[in-house]
Amino acid sequence: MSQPPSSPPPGEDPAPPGGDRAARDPTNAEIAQALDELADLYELDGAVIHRVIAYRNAARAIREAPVSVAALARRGRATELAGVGRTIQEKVLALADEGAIPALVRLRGKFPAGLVEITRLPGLGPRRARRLFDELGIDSPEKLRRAAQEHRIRQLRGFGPRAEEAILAALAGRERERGERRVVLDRALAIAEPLLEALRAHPAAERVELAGSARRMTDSVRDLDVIATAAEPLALARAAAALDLVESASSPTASGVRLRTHSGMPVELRIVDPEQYGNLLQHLTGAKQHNLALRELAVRRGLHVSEYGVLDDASGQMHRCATEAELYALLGLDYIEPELRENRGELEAARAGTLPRLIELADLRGELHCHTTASDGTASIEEMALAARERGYEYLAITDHSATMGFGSRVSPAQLREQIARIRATEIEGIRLLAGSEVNILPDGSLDYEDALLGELDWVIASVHSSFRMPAEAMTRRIIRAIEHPLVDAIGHPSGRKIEQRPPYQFDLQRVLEAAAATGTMLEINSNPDRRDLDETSARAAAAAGIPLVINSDAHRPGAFAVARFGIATARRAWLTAEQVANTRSWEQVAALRPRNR
DNA sequence: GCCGTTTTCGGCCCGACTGTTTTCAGTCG
Repeated sequence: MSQPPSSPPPGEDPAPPGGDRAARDPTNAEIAQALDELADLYELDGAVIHRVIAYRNAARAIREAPVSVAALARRGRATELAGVGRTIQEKVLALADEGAIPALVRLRGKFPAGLVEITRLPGLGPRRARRLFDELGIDSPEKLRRAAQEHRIRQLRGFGPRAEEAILAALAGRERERGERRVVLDRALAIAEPLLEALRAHPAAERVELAGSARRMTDSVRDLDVIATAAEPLALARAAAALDLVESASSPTASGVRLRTHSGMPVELRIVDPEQYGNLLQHLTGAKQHNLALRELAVRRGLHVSEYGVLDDASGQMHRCATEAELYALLGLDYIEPELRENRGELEAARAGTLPRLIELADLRGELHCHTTASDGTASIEEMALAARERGYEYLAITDHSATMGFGSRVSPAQLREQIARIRATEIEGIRLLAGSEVNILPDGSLDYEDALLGELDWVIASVHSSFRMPAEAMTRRIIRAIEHPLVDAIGHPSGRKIEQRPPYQFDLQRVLEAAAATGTMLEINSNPDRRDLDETSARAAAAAGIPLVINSDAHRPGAFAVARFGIATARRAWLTAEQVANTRSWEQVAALRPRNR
């Protein structure tokens, strides 16, 4: 998961120039990084594993928190985060006030940095790394390589020739993997969906479904999990291995096969008895943290959950579940949608019966962000309107770029007046066209058109398209100034992130949310699969602050309205209901929500 | 170190695999 927008990546200058905050608090990302490092070092130090896990859980909770955890800790309220207790709150305060956590300083002195790197190698964990350090003085990958080549490792009890081979292979693999990236979800689904279709078409196949992180609709994925039931399992596994899009495969068995597609995507196909389908589907859908918490919850009820079933201590009976709903019900939980399975409170809500009714694609009634040939789109107003109507939308805002956009994309004030006239003159039955603009937010926070011209538009979305690398304080003020402009209806792709490409701009999300909540300015969830911006944690915080969200495609061609599924996925991962998203309403209702009408 | 539908103390997921071992610890997903 990417860093929250309020947390600049380490290594970049985070100090606000002339900042009005005397001492800069550590960002959530910095705190989380320190706690993760502490967990690694405690693990090497031989601490009880549950203590290590506690630090990692706290690091995750802090990384995902929508507000400044340092500020929270100063008020003694960081312990309200699940997984943060008094001890870790004190460590957060030490980091904020003294600039360092004493235990971290001490452990850094005890274990060289290269040792942690060694624990990350596949096949080597903290216990084995520690023995290599204690008994052979190995504290870097380079020393490890030499020791393996000189056959010194096999002298250690518990290590043998195979261990040396594995270490050398792991060191080589580590260099290869540096270029290996996660695949953005739309590309992953473009591989998965034809694969699922091909498997479903096979005569031996009964049910075939996507599991794993792709089913949860995460921003990006590393691999694909597919689960199936089949009349003839071995036949289906063999057929899978023989598909055109498969480059290589393990030897197929009745329980499945591991594949690699020509695009390099690893795919695991698992074939299971129909009676256990729910168990395996749940198990493979994850996330890991969700499954872990689910099993802990089950143990408190005397139940043990595995991919094979639910074992009841009292009766000794193994319950098999054909569906996930049965499995959750057995544990006293409402069914949990895959997008929510991240251990972000969904288990507690499922137990209390308070899970939200998540927004669906069909709830969207209009689209409020698209481009035409007037700026950098590829289609006319009419072509975009027809495509939007085809999707069942009742209204469409045409929002081309503004005057300072790059060559070929800019729309001068005069051109915008012409464009408004064209939009007003275009009548297409069944869909209402709105004259809009995606106006640049200039570095000082002012907008790209005069207010008089903006006032002629039905819908104004303001976005940052330049000077991404401003210091956080300046960027925060820039965005807030745009939010406070009475003619700005929404902020487009508010964090500026590109998934697997670039981090968000540095800005203070909390202050931006406060400003939007105060003015009624809406925030966009941009559905472009490379953006999905706001991200799920920020969008959840925005909705909690009472800010209306808009889910937009930012389509530059008619076919691109289909990316709405990714914006919906992010909204669902943000726990959003249809009510919290403005464009699930009629245009009249959206118009009434605009800041200018408040 | 955290936490509470048996608990403020005593727990804290589950199973498969691997290499090295004659019964299992460590790692992984």
